[in-house]
Amino acid sequence: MTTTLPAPEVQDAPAPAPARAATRADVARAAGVSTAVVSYVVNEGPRRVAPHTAARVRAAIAALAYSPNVAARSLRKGSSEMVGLVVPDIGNPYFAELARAVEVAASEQGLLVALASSQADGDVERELMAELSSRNVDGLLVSTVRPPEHLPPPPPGHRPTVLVNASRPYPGYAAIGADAAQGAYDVVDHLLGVHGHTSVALVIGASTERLPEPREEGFANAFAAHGLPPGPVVRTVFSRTGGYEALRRILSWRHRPGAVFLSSDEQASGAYRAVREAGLECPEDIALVAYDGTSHSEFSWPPMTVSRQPIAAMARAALATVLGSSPVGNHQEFATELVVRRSCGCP
Amino acid sequence: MTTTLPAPEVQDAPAPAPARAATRADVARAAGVSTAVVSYVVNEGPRRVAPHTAARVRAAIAALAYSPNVAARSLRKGSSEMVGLVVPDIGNPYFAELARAVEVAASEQGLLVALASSQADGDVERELMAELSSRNVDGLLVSTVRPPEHLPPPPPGHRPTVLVNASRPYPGYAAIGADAAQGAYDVVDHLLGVHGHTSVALVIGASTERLPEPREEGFANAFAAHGLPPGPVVRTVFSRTGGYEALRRILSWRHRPGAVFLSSDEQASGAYRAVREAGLECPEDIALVAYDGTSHSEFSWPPMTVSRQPIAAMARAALATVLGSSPVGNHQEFATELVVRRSCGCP
DNA sequence: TTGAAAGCGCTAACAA
DNA sequence: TTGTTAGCGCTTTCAA
Repeated sequence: MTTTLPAPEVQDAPAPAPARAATRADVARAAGVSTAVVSYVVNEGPRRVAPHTAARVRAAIAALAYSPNVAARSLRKGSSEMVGLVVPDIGNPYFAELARAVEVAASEQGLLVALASSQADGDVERELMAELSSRNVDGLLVSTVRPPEHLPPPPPGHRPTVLVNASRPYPGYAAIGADAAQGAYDVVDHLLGVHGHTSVALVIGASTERLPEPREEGFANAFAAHGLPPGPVVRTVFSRTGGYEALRRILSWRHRPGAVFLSSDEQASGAYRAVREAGLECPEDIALVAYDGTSHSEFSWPPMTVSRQPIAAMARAALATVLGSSPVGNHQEFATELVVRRSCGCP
Repeated sequence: MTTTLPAPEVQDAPAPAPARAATRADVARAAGVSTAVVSYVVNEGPRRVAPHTAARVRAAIAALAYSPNVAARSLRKGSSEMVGLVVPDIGNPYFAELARAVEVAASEQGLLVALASSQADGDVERELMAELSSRNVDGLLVSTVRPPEHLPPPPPGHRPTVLVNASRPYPGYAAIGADAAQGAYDVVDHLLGVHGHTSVALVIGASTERLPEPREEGFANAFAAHGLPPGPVVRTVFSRTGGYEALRRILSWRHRPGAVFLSSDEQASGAYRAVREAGLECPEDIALVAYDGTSHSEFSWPPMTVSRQPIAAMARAALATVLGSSPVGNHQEFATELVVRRSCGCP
């Protein structure tokens, strides 16, 4: 301990810092006004305050370093001024970028973001949603790991919820996502059409669902459009390691595909490493393209050709949707953008 | 308004769904007890309740789907069961990993994490700290962008705060960080001692401080230990682009250094790209090493030699410190680990 | 233009 | 073991 405690009973000593924060009553007293006036000044309404009075109040606020107690305001107004965000893993660059976008959009509205990771576990996700809801978040954004058939409709009393990163509709929920089928189609079509590949593998997560994943669908559609049989599909986890293992597998095949479509930036990161480790060059020996297109993909070598999700726009829309309590059961789909860089073979 | 108000005086009509959430008073009425008893049951204390009474209360809670109002509890108790985390940018892989570690540690204690990004702006950071504090977070973890001389002591009433990612003491604050000077020393010493480099450049952020940055200090010390004059220092922003620009600059020098020490993984990511783009190979043409060592560094090619921060351990310690209201003004320093991979020239 | 005061829902000290 | 009640700090209606 290098600091010394102030002597407790000495009244005339320079005032020791008060143990508690200044309240609106302290400010009112210091400014010689009522607490209502302080409120009017702080909130710039709902009543007008004479400029001179307002100045006095502001001076008192500054002098006391007063800052309103959000918990009290939240109780009084019945809103927590907070949105909840549930993602599978904040360490994944896609979700990190999503979190940043949500945070930026939220802070523009004076809202805080409560962040929770489901660890890609549906049960954890459910608990987290209930927990956040009971905290009266003004809105709940969830990137669910559960397929529609495993996501029960929101229980009564749940806060307004919107599913983000949802590439298809979820009955009973508002959902927002990129058009992943089209995104997958675009980037695979580029490989097939522009570069003349005939064999492209897909690396994607394990299928836990009845319906085909949209990226898988777009992948297959691109082949169909070119009159080709669909390429092989490798299922693995959505992680760097997953992408790494998948490529190791693919590179060991007798007939190695000319290109691979990675269904996420994170998998692509692992894939690059496996290719390099095998002493191969991208795109000369094998072309790599991906879905997501976070800033990560721009800094791999060679820079990665991707279908990019409009993360910022989707985050903004998600927030607007959940705060405006839009009709449930609809699905807002955002177009992806084909970003051609070098990993596909383009110069 | 689609709901109809209950007819006020009709006692026997089937109760229409209440327009508002049930409160503790509703539960008390339904169970025929006082609100205090409901509190005791909900919180399992601080007074004992007769089993039979408790059962009645629990039945009423279930029947009314009552869930406590967190804002009210938070106001009353001065605690929100939430910790605040302020980082410069959640999109940076280091902070994403830190956020994940904090979130994991917090959820083990039943705490939620409120996340806020300062955008590397000291004023925003200050506001965010005040905002989070006024929400009665139980603890505040801040990765400050301000040097000690620009970080005023916590104002009265501020919640317990600990600075994370702090590589030196901050007067008036508890601070936790890795021993960056030693980490920098280790990795530069490896370059100098094992690989026989004589010229190593440092890429680091702009210096806004009086004291030398610890990484810069460690960098210089390593040269001194080898009887060498310190290498050149390039100051840029802490971002991928910063690292990219810095390497472009370095590669244009007449006497190109044999190796570069990047002071963060993020800068290293940009650096790799600049090296590749120049048609150079790492480590043959120029060796690259970095500080931070997030999982990112493992998946670059070649895999990056780094001094790795023990992020999970530091996050856990930060939470323990802030919740235990440890003495201020101390500095917990964690050792980094030299992780030798390939970018330094090791096989 | 300003002030007084009634709660928002909850906890816990105090009383019974 | 249970009930009564005084606030926590704030917003806002109502009165002056």
